[in-house]
Amino acid sequence: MADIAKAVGVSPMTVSRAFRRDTSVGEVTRKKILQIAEEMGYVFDSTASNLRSQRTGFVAITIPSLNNSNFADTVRGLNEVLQAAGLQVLLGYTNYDVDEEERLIEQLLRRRPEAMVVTGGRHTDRARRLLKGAGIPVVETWDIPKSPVGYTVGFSNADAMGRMVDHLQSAGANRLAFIGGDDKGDTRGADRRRGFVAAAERLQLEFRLVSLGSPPISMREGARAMVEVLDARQPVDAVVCVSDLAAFGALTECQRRGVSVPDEVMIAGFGAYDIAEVALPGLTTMDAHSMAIGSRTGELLVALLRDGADGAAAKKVSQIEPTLRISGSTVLR
Amino acid sequence: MADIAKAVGVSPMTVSRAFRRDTSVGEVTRKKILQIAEEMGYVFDSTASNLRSQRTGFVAITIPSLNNSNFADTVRGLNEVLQAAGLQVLLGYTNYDVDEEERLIEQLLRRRPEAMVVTGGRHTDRARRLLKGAGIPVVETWDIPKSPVGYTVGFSNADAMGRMVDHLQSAGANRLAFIGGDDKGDTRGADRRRGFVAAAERLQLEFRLVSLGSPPISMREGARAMVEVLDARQPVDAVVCVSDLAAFGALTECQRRGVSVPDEVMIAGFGAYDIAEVALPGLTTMDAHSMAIGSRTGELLVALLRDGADGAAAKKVSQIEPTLRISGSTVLR
DNA sequence: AAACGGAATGTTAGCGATAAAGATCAGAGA
DNA sequence: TCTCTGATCTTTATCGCTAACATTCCGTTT
Repeated sequence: MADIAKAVGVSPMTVSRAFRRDTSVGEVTRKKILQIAEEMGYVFDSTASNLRSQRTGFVAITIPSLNNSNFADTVRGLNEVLQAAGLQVLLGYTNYDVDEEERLIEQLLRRRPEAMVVTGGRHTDRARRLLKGAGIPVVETWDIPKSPVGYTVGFSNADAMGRMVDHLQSAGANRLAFIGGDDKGDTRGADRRRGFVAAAERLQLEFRLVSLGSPPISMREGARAMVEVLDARQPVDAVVCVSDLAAFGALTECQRRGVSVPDEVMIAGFGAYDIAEVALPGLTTMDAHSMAIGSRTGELLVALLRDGADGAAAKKVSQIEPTLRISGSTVLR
Repeated sequence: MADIAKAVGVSPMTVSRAFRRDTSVGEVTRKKILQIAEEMGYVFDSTASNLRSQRTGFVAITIPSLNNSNFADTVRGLNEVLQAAGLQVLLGYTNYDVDEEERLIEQLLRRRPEAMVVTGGRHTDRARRLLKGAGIPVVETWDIPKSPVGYTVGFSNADAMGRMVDHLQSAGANRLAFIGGDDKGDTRGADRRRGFVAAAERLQLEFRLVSLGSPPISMREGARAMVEVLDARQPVDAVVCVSDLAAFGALTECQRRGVSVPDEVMIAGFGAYDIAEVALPGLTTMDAHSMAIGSRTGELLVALLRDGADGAAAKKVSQIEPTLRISGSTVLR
């Protein structure tokens, strides 16, 4: 900047101002500065700016997996809003592990993000302490935690799954199976299972649970779990899967065996992945509005960072109700 | 740090050293410093460290879309390697647009990343200039550009598609169709189409091209394009799609109409998405080893950043040959 | 006992930007 | 003519850490 200042004949401060939007620099001066800077091949150095201004323009987010298109959609929604507001997303990837999440949160906070987004409402004690002590807005997504750290953008996985069970019962299913991963790290999967069990007991339905290993669960594992369900002595009317990927795997296994869906067994998924719509029959699923979770979070953060915590946007809990998408896989012809 | 130094009774420099691996601090002193720091709720400030040490630990990457699981896999592979080496990925999302890429590259370079990864080999002139002038390792992925900016980790999309056409011919297909997006921003898609045309002409096969709008192309668009193919007067023996998503959409359309795959028409995709394996029949596809592209890039960068450009790892072009995965959709029973 | 060497710690001076406050100046109004 | 005002630009002093060099300390060697 000093070199440019010398070349243009102004002070470094003016050059600094020319590179920002909000500050007062004469139009002519600004143009000249930017032009000479470009000629000199100068690239603005954010690291220094970050330090002095105590603003980084970072928003950190931890998600369980990039592999899962639901979370990828959330990141996409978030990124779109934040990128437009000039903020840069810092992505961390916990692999469905709260200890890894803690490590990641610490690493990310060192970068001095202006806000922090985490997936889910379960964290280690130290992670909670770090988040609370950071003095920045914290948003928990994909969940409605009982004692939130800061803001919340999400929905109750248990309730959503309960609504799915209601639907299946009214569609005529009385004997159910739930296919899900083990719930070591995946709180959302565990919550869905919990919601399933609660609803099945409430409606006095027969049910069983099948576990298919640690998340992220794939189509292949869904197919494998379906083998177990179909081979079991007691038949089931409907299978509820923790995600559409598993559900599609289960559907494939039925087709392979000539088991008709939905006539012999209904299948429901979760997450409204593309595949739910395109499968034959279409998969009944719960659309969690993954991308909306991201963009809503982004909008909340942009408002918070602009107006501070007392702005109109400072609603602590923002619920995004999932939409039940009924399709061929649970509707008798 | 000054506060901690005072509390422990050492100089700030010693505290600084205690927070880094490679430096010499007495074991006892280090433990005490870290413990007191934790008690005081201190979180290391990378922004200052970055400025002074001129090292950020950032590696920036631009990808067309997070929506596409192939690129998401590349990011995942890259992130896994880099995260283990203590580096943080900065993700930017170009939306298949080279102008947006240029803007993004400039923004990202301001953060002073230690290396830059871009997708594809086509960039605006200014983007090339920025990349070359940054003085950091640059890796172009998912392509083998004719005049690379720096390092390359990828494959020839045209050649890979050529091999697919070879396979289809030997499987008995003589009249082909190619389903792809328009090639405004998606160079990879355009290269695949080019490879398709070249191979079809080389083998003297009849062929036609169907375009289904701007990328990213989805299952739905693949289905729509298949309508066009099936409704056309001239029948085709095989349809090659620019990606498995489009291919699966095409397959679904066939099933909807009762057109048998592969007996009446063969379908091939690209990218080895999960769905290719799980579809019925399985989709023949080209596995580009998306994740390996990411992890190979990561390993290259870790080696470069550790040993400098003259290390053994400094191979300029790293080719990752795609694997043809033949499945039921192109094999007559 | 003096000289030496290596590990542990301390001192000084920035990294490259910007917040905050002050200076300059042209044009408006008295 | 003189004061005043707002836009434009300058000066000064950091932001929080660490490179580079200096120093201390203690066990070894001669």
